[in-house]
Amino acid sequence: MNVFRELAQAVRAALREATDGVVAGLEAPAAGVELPRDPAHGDFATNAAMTAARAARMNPRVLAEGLSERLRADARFASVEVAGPGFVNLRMTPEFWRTQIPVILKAGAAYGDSDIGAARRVNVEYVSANPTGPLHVGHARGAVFGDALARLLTRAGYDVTTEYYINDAGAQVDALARSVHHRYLEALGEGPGPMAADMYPGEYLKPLGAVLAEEFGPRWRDADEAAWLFTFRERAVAAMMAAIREDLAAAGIEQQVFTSERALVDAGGVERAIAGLEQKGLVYWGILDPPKGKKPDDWEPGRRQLLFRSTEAGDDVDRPLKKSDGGWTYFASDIAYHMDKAARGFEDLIDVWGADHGGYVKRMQAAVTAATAARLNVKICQLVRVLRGGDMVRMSKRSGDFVTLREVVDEVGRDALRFLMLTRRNDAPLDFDLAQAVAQSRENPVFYVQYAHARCCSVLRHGEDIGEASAEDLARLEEPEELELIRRLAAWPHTVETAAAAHEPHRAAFYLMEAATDFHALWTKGRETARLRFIQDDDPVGTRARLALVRATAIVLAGGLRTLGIEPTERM
RNA sequence: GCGCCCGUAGCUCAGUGGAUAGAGCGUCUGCCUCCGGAGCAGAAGGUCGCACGUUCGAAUCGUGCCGGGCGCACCA
Repeated sequence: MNVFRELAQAVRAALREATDGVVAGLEAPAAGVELPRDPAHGDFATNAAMTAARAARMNPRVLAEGLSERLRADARFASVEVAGPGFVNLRMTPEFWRTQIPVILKAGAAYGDSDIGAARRVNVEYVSANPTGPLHVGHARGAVFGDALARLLTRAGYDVTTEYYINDAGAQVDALARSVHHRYLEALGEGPGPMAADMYPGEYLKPLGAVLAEEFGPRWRDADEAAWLFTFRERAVAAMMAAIREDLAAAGIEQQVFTSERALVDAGGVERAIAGLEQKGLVYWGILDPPKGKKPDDWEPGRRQLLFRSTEAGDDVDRPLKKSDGGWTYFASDIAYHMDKAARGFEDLIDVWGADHGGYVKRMQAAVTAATAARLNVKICQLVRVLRGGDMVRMSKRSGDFVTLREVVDEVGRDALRFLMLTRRNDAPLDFDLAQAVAQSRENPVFYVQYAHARCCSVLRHGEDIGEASAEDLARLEEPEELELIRRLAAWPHTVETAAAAHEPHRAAFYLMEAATDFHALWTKGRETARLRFIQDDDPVGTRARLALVRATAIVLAGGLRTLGIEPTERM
């Protein structure tokens, strides 16, 4: 139970009484308890009287008066005031705030855990980059976002599974196999000439080419592609996935399930999925209009093809399930994959995609809605621009020369990478400044928050032999700055709940910056004002109380950082 | 042309239908005998892209414009 829900409950009960039972609770959708921006409006405010006024057939101000009269009977409130058009502003007593300290200390690392997820089974699929090369910094964003979202949902009481979908069935992995064969020929000392346009030119395939040359010798030098393609593809995909998993691990990410598209296709999953859609009348043979934008060169007008009725669920046009060569489209196998996830018992599917897949959302949601009982939520991560001290770092995918996830981790560390990636909403573009990421100052948020935690630990080390604070000791916490910090700490469980519900881990990141600000402010005050110093040799009682506050701060900061997958460092 | 996303301080960005819209950077002014000053306090800086609408109340919801990004049979 967090303070927010405690108060919402109190308001709900008071509202029921004040309206003689006409309004049973916070029924109006916009009604609730909120944190006012202006501290003059109290610790909490509720608009319940305004939103319930209509249902109760009462004047909002009159209702607010009735509401506040009942709330005043509650000893937790220092003051209850009606303001403006019918707000009820609530101010808690210092005693109430102080009781939060033992709550935090007792919960420890579990402080902020919630049960709003009600153990619902959620599948979070992220990264899922093609296994054709190393992850770049754009993948890093989706990776960090997906991982942090999964951790957040777990904290909020969801039963979360993290997953990576391996796209190992399309033409791109054949091109990968050919690229590896090219490197293999090079390693044999052949001069295979320039790579074909559809090959992957990066240096990263050279080691694998050398390994295969060592292992097989010239056996596949002059052989038909058909003879070696399978082997080279298997080996290449395995090598790429191993490298990808290493890179993810370097960023602190380890997914639980890896699903192979090829395995799904080979097992007949696509046929079964499409047959299921057919039974529902969602598949038909038809003719598609040419795309409205630039017309493809090889457009064949009037060709009949197998289509999915995605327009029935809000897509713009119906989408092809089969290619002109008779093979399944990526969309078809993706439908099968999502049906597979639903069949595994997930009620909520969350996909984290890059910005270039934005046009794919509607059709996939249409398919999931039509074919499964699950809900699909797609989170699009916008592009990342890499800067160094404000200047763009050039990226060229063509030459295979781009900023990789590993390079960024090596340069700035995984904590900085993760935190900075989470200081923006996922649906807004992100500038990632390498210089900012390594700065040891206020402008680097990860440093700033970790520093606050390290400071807590430093103070606690100095006060190691000081005992636990009793409830009476805690009464010594009466300075406004101290109570302000407690208020902030008490808001953490609510932050977890709202961030998880909105699928917005960045809210947790911003919360941590605010909590760090409050702590740094109090710390500095102690340098200026003797009575605010945490440790005072001539005042063991006050010292115990203040160290309890510092310990609670450390718990919240550490718990918050861990929720984002970031190490709460104890020394810097 | 169509779809999705974004327009908030000089710059980079937060902002849960609520009251006087907030941080960081940059600019200016202050604060170290000290538990870590790698920090803190303060000042200046805004027609929340524009216009209608819904609402007791709109940066937030809806519609239409204007900017910018991404994507637009069969690739993945």
